[in-house]
Amino acid sequence: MDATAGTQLMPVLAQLIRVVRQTDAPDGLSLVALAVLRRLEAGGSGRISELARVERASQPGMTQLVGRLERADLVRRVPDPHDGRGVLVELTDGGRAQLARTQAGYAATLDTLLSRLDEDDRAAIAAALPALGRLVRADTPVRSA
Amino acid sequence: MDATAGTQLMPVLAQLIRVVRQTDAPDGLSLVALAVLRRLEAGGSGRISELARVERASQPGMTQLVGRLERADLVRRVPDPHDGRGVLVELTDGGRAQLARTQAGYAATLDTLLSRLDEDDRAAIAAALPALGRLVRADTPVRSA
DNA sequence: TATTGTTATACTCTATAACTATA
DNA sequence: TATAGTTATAGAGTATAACAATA
Repeated sequence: MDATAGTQLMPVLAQLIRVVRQTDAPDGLSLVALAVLRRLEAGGSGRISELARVERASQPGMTQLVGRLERADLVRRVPDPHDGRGVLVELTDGGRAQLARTQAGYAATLDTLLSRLDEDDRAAIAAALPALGRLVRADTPVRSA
Repeated sequence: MDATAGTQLMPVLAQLIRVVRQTDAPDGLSLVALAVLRRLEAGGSGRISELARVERASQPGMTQLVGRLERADLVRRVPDPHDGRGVLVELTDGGRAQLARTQAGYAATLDTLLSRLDEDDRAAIAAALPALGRLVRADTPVRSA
């Protein structure tokens, strides 16, 4: 029955993501960009290589993403005091504000969708949220199949 | 408390999508491509303009996507017998097979993640699946905020 | 004249390969 | 020699604008 759960879950996830992203603010933040900003907000700062690894992006890809975010004044680069090769990426105030706006927009869309469900459905989803959070965090490298 | 639900849900969705997509088969199907194939499997065939509307893509974008899928022998174009301007897009056998493979891969990844949760969490997610399905289908144009 | 679809073009995002600088 | 990051380059994906064909 677990196979059924995974099979059912994927299309729902994909559809929800597309609905939310295309419905709401065209603020130009990709999912990865959003994740990086969220991680910087939670963790204070991060190395390029660490961000690349955690977000499953290539190192050049992360360099480029950080470059775009920096050009938009959402993050800044500071030299790593402990390693002359390294760079620490920090959230700017503008980045923090943008992150809040974007998350609020997405949340509003989801809440609109949720408001169209009946009380039982909303309760079921609310009850599953902690488990879904843990599902995401159960994210050590998956090599299925 | 609904605001909290939406706020909690979005990061989970984004992270899950990225984990699943980057963990598994690099088969080159975008989320939209996957959704189109799934829709064609369910619905038999579809017009370009209809697919574009339903998947919230531009019409040229859908033309291009169908072009890529056609080049990969996953779909074929046939003239609409009732409208000389129209094109019907149909799934090929190869497309059906590819869709099955891709969905199985995603499902396997999700099932691997699910298997790491305890029984209560799995039950909570399973219980929320029907509601999540309806959440997606509650997808008439959302203009939140 | 409106609708369906395509072509032309441009931009974002991300990857691999090659390179520089520091450890 | 290995690691951190960047630059160069290429390809996928998608958008808007302009166009062709049919209704």
